[in-house]
Parts: sequence; structure tokens; C-alpha cells
Amino acid sequence: MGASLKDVAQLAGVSVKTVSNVVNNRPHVTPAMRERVQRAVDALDYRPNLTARHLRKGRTGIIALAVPELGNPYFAELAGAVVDAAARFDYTVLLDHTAGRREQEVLVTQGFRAHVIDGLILSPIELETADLLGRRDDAPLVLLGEREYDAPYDQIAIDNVAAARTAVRHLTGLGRQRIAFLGARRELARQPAHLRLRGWREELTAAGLPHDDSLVAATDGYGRWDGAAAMNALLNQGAQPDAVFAYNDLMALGAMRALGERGLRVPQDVSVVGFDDIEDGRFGAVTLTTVSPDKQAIARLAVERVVARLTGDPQVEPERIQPGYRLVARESTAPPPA
Amino acid sequence: MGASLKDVAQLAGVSVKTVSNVVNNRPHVTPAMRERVQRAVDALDYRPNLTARHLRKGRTGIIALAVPELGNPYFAELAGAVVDAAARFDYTVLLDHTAGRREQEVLVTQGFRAHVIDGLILSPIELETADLLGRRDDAPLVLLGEREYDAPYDQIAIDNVAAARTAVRHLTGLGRQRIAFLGARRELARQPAHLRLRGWREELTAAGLPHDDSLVAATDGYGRWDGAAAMNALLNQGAQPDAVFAYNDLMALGAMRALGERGLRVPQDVSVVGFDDIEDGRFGAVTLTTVSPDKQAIARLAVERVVARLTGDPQVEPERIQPGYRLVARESTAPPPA
DNA sequence: CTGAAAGCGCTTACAG
DNA sequence: CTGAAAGCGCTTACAG
Repeated sequence: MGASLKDVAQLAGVSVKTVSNVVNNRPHVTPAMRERVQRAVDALDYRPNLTARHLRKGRTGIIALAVPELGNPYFAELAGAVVDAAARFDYTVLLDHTAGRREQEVLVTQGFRAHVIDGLILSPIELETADLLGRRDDAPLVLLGEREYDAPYDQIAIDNVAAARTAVRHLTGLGRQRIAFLGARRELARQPAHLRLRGWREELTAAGLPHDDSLVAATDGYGRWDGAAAMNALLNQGAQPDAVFAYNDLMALGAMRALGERGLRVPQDVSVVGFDDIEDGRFGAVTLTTVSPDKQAIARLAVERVVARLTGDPQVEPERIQPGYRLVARESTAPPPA
Repeated sequence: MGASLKDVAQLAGVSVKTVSNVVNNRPHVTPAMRERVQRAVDALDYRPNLTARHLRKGRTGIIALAVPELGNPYFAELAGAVVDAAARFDYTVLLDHTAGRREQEVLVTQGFRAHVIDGLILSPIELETADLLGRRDDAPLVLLGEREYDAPYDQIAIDNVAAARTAVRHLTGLGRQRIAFLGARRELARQPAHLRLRGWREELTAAGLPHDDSLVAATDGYGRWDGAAAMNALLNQGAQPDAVFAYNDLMALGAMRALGERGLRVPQDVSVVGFDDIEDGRFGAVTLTTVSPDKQAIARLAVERVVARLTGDPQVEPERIQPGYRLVARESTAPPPA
């Protein structure tokens, strides 16, 4: 067991209050006193017990971040950014993953870790508005990502419809006409890809192109494997897309692999656009064009929001904040030969 | 603020002890009493304050995991596995990243989070034995990965020399003779790739091949970009490898990209083997042969070890535990035409 | 089987 | 400017 404040006070021959003042760098302590206490602190290798401090202050200095899947580089990269952003506010990050399952998301949301975390940043997949409305835990909660909720919580998400339209416009601008969408959900009730699918539809309409449902592939998951499977399914059904807009980069990468296995060349035969701008997309045999959300901003805004709720006026209206994004054009949509 | 034990006791008309017993599922409480207390718990939506509980018990239920970089899928995948393994012991995981910098690693190791974490799992890059010997924090520490230390701590790492030899043997078995190694360190003093480089050398010798230092490329980092840069540097110096063994998959992926840009075909012209078995390697245009460490086992062993130190006899000798690995052959080393 | 009380290690009014 | 004391919300011997 380490030394306590009391031990230090005893050794230094002062009260615990004084030691506390020194340890917390409070003013109004004479240099000589500070020096004397510091010597005792060093001698005993004293380190404050944060648990006790937190019990006293009602704060732990820990923010939880709950993401669906750490194996998805998007969330891994985002988690790294959140850890950095939190560090700037002296918060540390406790990591959860929900596997995108509603029960897990609800659990996290209901504060099963009540009192150990000060706030929560959650990127939900299946969570419903009702789950949020039934929430009783009062730790600040900030939502990330494209699911839309009718509940009084801050949410950080880029404008997914507009971003998807930008991606599709990039494709139509290349002269592509049969643009497939990969990553709709089989179960319509739980539709995270909703907004991106809508963007696809809207932009096709704007371009005077039909939106052909036989070019929409549904999946259960959002990994490389799902992308490859969806691509194969489409091709097996006889679809002949000249472009693919995938729900995310992982699926786009899987789709490119599937296209390659069938001898279809990217970008000559099929242009491909993903979403997320994960590092993987920048180093493949064919680099991937993608919609790049500003992850640093997302992380920073989320942390700032949690901290603001923790320290500020709780009556401030919850907001929907939209960080920026940009389209990064790479080889997978290099212009086809004229 | 939520309700406390005391509030519940008051409402139920019993002592806090009894409530505590019920909440903690202790035996010897009559069903009627349990029922009565439970009703009060529900009415007040009482949830125990873990901070207080932990202060009392001296444990927090939190294990820290410190990795160099979450953006590296290997560590992201490993982190996911650690979170899962810890959950089975009712521990949650607090995530740190060190950027592979010695100061950060030392900081983490010296218990700057003393008393908030029960134990630490660290994957060091630059940490030195001396840093470990100077450690004063008494929270259990388990080391991960290939750095070798002469300090009394548990370490979980596959046999890197043997694993590297397996990779190189796979290459020599294909008839390759000029096998480059990517990922040595420029600064020799801090040499994480040490063991894999030794494996490369030993296996070449065993195969009766020279180990040509002009085929060894040094880097500062271990990402895709570093792999591409190292590959380019080698090629620019006039090296003509017919195979590449990279320190990790990320570098191998970067190298493949660089080879492709120069018109060198994988596997026809150059065979490539990586290390880590990250998912990215399974879905490129050319899938990547790799050494696949058993990540589930690594995570499980690390957590078990921390928990054992926490609950068991602290006098047990620190061990070096070697989980399994296997070579996964994929397209990047498909046999060249005879 | 249950109650009253001490104590984990801090911080913070309250005196002096 | 510093000291003595209460209290954050639990758990756990100790009585009864």
C-alpha cells in the first residue's frame, strides 16, 4: 500500500490540509512550507489516491467511449482521436464495444457503469429513440454518427445525405450511370445506412438517372467480408454496375476484391467510392476514393460537449452538430478512358 | 444525484448493512426482506457508487491497456480481444496510447494513474529494462510483445525468432534467394524488430544463403507509409529482391503498393510476407501471406495474468509465456511459375 | 440474521 | 495562512 496524505502530513509535521494544498498546487503556501512538504512527499513516494479524490468531488475524470467494433479502422482511428482530445481536458477514456447490438447499446446508455464514468460518447447502430427516452442515468451522453433520434441529446454527425450526394455526384460527373449502393440493411427497421442511401437516391434523381433497386445490395454487417459478399450477390443477380458507392471503406475494399476476382477492373470497368477515409484505402493496389469525415473535429466536438455538460449550464439545448467532410478522389475513380 | 444506500435503507426501514447484503447478493437474507429492499431499490432507481465501493475495497475493477497506436489494426484488434477477455473477469479496460515513445511508456509504467487502475497491460516499443527496474508502482504489470527485458515481470509474446524463421523458410521453400527485410530500426539502440531480424538472418544461414545487408531497410515507424518508403529506398539503391519479409502487415501492404507502382508484380516478381494477420491483408487485390499470432490467446493470457497477480500469491515467479502462431499462406506468396 | 459504527483517503467549509 | 473535523458512499468486523 502506498503512503496517504496523513502519512505525509505526519512526516512533514503539518496538517493534512497543508499537504493537500501543496499537492494540488494551491496558492498561499509559503515556499519554505511547500519545500518541506515536497520533501516528505518524495521521501514516501506519495501519490494521491484518485478514487478517494473522486469520491469526494463526485467526478472520476473518466469518459467512456462505446463503439460498435474496434476492429473497424474507422472506429479505431476515431478512438485514438478521442483519447487525444480527452487528454487535453485531463480526461481519460474507458473503452467499450457494443458489437452494434441493441442490448449492449442500451446497457451502456443506462449507466451500468454509473458513478465510474463522468460521461459517455456512444456511436450507436441499433439503438432506438425509445431506448433513449427511457434513459434514467444522468451522466452526459453524446451520440455519434448517422442514426437520427428524437431525444434530447447532443449528437455529432456529418451531413450524411449531402456527403452521400457528393460521392454520387462525383460518379455521375465521370459519366457513370449504373451506380450500385452497397450496405442497405436487410431488416428495414434498423437502417443505419438510411441517410447515405437517401443521398444516393436524391442525387441520382437530380442527375436525371433512375434509381434502380436491383443495384442496391443489403447486408447484415459492414466489414470487408460483407462488402465482398454484397458485390458478389449483385453480380450473381446479373446486375452490371459501372460504379459502386459503398456504405463505408471497408465494404468498398471488400467489393474491389470481389470485382478483381471476376476480372472487372477498377476504375476502368467499375468506379468505386467508399466512406470514412480509413488508412487502408490509401495503400491498396488501387487507392480508394472516399468521403472523408473530419475525425479530429468529431472527436474534439464530442469531448468538448461532454465536458461542457459536466461543467456548464445543463439547461443548454441539446444540439445536432455537423462537422465537415470532403471527398478525396483517388485511383478507384480515375476518369475512364474517353 | 442518485440515491445512496442510506436512502434505500431509510425507505425500506432497514439498516444499510441489510441493503448492502441484498445489493451484493449475499446469502442469509430472508426472501421477504430481500423483496422489501428490492422494492426500495427499484423505487429510488438506486445504483451502487462504484467509486466508493472501490475506495473501500482498494480495487477499481479497471485494467489499463497501453498500446503504441490504435490506428494500427493489430493493436485495435488486440484491444478488442482484451476488452472481451477482461469482461469475462468483470474488469473493464481503460485505453491509453503511448505513440511508442519511451517517455509515455515510462509514465504509464510508473503508475501516473495510481489507484485508479488495478493493473496494467503494456505493449512497449522503446521502454528499457532500466525503466522497469526503477518502477515503484505496485500494480501488476504484464508486458506484451517482442521486446526482451531483464526485469521481474510477466511477458506474453510469441516466439518471434521462430516465427520469423517460419516466414523466411516459406520464402526459401519457394525458391526465393534474395529476401529483403523491411523494418529494422535506424537507431540500433532501440530495436524492436531485433528478434524478427535475427530470425531472418538465422534462417537464411540455415538455408545456405548469404544475408545481404543491402537487403535490409531501416525505418522509424511501422505503418503503411513506412513500408512503402522502405521498399522504395531499397529499390532506389539498386537492390533486386525476389521476396520481402516485412516487420508487420502494415509495412508489407505499403511495400506491395510501392512494388506495384514500379510495375513489379506480387507474387510473380516478388513474394511478400507480413506479420500480424490483420484483416486488411485478407482483402487486398493480392491477399497477404502472414505470420498470424493467436491474438485471442495473447489477450486472454495477459488478462488472466493480471487477475492472477491481483488475487493470488504475489510470490509466483514472473513468467515469459509464448502463445501460438501460424503461417497463413495467401496470394502474395503463391508459387511462382516454374 | 440484523444494526450501529468505524474507516477507506481525500476535500472543504469552518475556526482560529 | 494553517489546523481540526466532517463527510463523500460504501464495506466490514463487531455486537447483539
